Amino acid sequence: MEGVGGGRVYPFLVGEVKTASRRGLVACSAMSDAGPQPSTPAPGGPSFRYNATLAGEIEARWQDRWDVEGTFYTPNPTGPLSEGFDAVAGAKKLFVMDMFPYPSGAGLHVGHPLGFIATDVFARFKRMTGHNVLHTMGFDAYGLPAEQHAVATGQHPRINTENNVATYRRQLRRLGLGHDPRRAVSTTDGDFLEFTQRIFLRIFNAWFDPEATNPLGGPGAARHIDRLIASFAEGTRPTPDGRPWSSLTEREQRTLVDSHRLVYLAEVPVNWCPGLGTIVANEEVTADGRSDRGNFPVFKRNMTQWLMRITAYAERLIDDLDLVDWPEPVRLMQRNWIGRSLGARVSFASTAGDIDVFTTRPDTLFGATFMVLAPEHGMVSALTTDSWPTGTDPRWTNGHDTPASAIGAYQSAAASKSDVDRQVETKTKTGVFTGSFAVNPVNGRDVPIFIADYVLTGYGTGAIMAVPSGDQRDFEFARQFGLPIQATIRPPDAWFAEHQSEPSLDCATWPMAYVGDGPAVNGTNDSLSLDGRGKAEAIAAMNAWLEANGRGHGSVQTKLRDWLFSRQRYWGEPFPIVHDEIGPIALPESMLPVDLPDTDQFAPRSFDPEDAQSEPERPLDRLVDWKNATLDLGNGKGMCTYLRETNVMPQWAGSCTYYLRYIDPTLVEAITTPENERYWMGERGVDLYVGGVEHAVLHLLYSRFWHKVLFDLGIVGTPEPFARLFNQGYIQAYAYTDPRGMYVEASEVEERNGEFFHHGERVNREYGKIGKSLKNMVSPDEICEAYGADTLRLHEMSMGPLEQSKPWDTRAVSGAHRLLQRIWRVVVDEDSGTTRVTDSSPTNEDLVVLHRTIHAVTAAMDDLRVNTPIARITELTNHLTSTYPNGAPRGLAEPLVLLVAPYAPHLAEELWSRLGNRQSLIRSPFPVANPAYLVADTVDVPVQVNGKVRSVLTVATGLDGPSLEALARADEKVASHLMDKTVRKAVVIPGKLVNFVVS
RNA sequence: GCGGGUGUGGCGAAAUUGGCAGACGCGCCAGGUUUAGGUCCUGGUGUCGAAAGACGUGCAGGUUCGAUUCCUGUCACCCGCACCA
Repeated sequence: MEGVGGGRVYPFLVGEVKTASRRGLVACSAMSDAGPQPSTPAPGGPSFRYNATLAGEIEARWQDRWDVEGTFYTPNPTGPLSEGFDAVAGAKKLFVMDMFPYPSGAGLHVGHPLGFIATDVFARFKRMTGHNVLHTMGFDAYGLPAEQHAVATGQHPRINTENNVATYRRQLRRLGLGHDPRRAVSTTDGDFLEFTQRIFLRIFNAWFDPEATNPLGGPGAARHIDRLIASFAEGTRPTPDGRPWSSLTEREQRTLVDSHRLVYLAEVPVNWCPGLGTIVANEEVTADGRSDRGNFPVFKRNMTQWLMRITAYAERLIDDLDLVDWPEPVRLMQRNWIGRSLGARVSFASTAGDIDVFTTRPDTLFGATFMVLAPEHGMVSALTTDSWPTGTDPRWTNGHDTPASAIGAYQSAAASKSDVDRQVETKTKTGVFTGSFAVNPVNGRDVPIFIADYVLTGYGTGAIMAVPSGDQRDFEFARQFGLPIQATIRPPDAWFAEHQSEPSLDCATWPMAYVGDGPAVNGTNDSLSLDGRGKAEAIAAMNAWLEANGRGHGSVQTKLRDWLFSRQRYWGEPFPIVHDEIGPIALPESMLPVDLPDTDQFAPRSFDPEDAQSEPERPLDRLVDWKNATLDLGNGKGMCTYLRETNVMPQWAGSCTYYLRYIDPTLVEAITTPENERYWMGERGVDLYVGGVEHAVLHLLYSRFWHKVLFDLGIVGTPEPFARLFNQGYIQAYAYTDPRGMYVEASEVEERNGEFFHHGERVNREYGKIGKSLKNMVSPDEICEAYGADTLRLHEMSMGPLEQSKPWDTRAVSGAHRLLQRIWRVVVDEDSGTTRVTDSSPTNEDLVVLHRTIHAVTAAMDDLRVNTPIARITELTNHLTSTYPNGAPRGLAEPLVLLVAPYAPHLAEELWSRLGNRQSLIRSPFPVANPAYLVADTVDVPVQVNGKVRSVLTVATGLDGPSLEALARADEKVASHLMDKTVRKAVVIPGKLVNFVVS
């Protein structure tokens, strides 16, 4: 596709470059500097034409009025925001949300508001159809860019953030979005911080009890940690070593309890970058294992981090996807991310103890001829022998004299490799022998134990049983290292034929591993025989055997890992946690919020870039007075000295439950007011959540997880936070690179004969996201300046289906502007400025057009098909302006104004007021289509001969088939095509079509 | 490699879901208004063809009276994940 070639391109126009001295040149490079030209009329033009100046004046006036009158204040059932609720108590509630933005320093570009405008159009339509609509906008204002800006400039991130938020608020207000400003929260607000920390504490003070029944009736639920402690104290739950709870030391008790919490400390593999002093994400690590920023080495190593036990909810996070109305691709992505697979755990005995593996194919255990551990696996050092066993294959040693040296070298090589590098698919597998063997439990054979980086520490147990005949990676590894390959399944002859080889059970002749189904072979020991059985049956039999012999059991494995929740940064929510000499202690909620302490040193401490063993020092570590806190935690110990937790929360924390904050933005000392929460969340949660698909997994999974914990704890009443999700597409734009590959300012590029030039230099055109980095930024401000916010809104909605990505083209905006000009002229005489609607009655034809438009607009709204209604409104407008060039009947003008109101609210308010209405039209009833006008008297029926349209008949609606066929045969054009031919079949669908099949 | 998505005029797109392909808009062309350019208004505009007509929804097949729509294969592009056992 991408057939945008050869054409004209935003933001330049094709054609010769005219002199810049003339005014209003659009087709010239002058617009590059000035942006789109305002549609200001030349002196002498109509004084009351709808143009940028008039639109700007109207928009500012109505925005002020909406603010003053609190037009978009949405009442709660109870509490401080409940004024006016009685008036809407009978209405249906509707909670419409956008994914709130991170306020970046660059401000909004025209792509950002696409979803915001769509939800606003939807919300306004719903208000006009009698709903009590909650719609507002918040800011996800903690985050790395603000911190990096602070590091670079020395300016506190709060200042930078507040400036950015102010810019966003101004830009969003200019768009006329109908948000309740009282609810427009920022995650960095003191109250919001307290809210986030309070939820954290509830999660911290909870554990997942697999025995409990959750509110949906299923197994497993979060419970307050006190109930765990009580069950230990009562003896209903045994301690790990069986001693009574009361005889455990405080340290033992706390360690035991902490190990059950939903938030816990653990050693996890991370990308440690000493040069930056922080842990970096995979995507921040370059292919050669260095940091994106600064180009420092990055080391993979284990480090103690805070984790959230999201894996406890894996089953429910998959199952409850059935409860939500979400795009299927997103649900699929979540299922794949969680990655539930059925299989078995199997224990292999070794000199260092049992090695547990997870396998999805326990039926192939007889073919497990070696084992592979991830290089980081905890048992590697215990398995590494002092010397190579006699007769060790030289390929297994990597040329080292001792296993220790070979293993050490391999481990450090793997650690210095980035994940990206490690995951590059290569033909040659690498690995090294540990010197140890394990026992295959099912046949008693000794199998050598290797380490190799194709086994990942993060999935399963970090160790695998290798079945080279049934797994391609194991197969390649076995070939590489000369390991035995034994068939466990007889592949069908067709498989051999497909790979040009002879059927055989001797795997030496196999071209590759066989991963399909088939009868088991070589699968017999003293107490088990799988031979001849199919996959499912063999798995069941093997799982039963493992269980009976204490060597394993059937098991479910997920790819999902627990959520790494700590960041070694400054600009984030501090943990409401302190530490004593034993471990972490939660602060009581009465001590919230724990404010972020002030400092002017925002960067974490950096280290010698090569010092892999250095430990991170966080910005908050430096604030010694803050870190050392003497507090009375109310636990009976009185004033004690503690160390505050100095990690901060990840940016996701603030976005997990912000919808609850929208509901009760002023609430303190509680998470929700139950009556408000039940009202707005209803049975199924937020009614509509609109945002980009880039959040399909992480944000939406974390948010669902927190919500489910709160659900189990009785704080919220719905199992899922978001009933309906809609992914809007991206608006993209062209970008240009010079011969060195550097981006050049897109607004300075000219097109000549299909080629592109920047200051005379030939440049290359690319297509991508709008933004500073591609130097193709277009801000909504400049479009508002040139045309007005209503035009921008209308244009963005008309660009195409909301869910589709599409390119920005500033020139195309004028179409929306012209439509608004025509709508304006329907009501207002642009010379005199007077209202010019008439009291004459609309004709029947007028009403047919009107009511079809109403029907089309109404029918499209619920599905957020926001683009096609504009085409129908355009048709109605064009009908009115051509039929009534001097003013349309009021009975047509008024509904037209109401129809366009969700899209162009300022213009609609202005016209509505000029039509004599005192009240804002925000809650005026949306026009309702009269079915009588939707059915026409006559209908056009195409007549085909052999599937080709030869004529179109206009016939009475409801004309029966035989009459229709007779009319069609009688039609001159049709008859000429039927001449000399035999009609073999006539397909007649009354009201639709006639098709004659002839030969 | 796996998973998901998208391919329709010069461009953004529409097609009531199997029934007139290209609504509506941008751009372009012509005309009008205007001192002039722009704005604004009117008309035209899928391709080939003088016309009749033929062709046309990435490509190749199939099902059907009839396919942008359903099926099979294939190509291109985009997004996500990736040695996941």
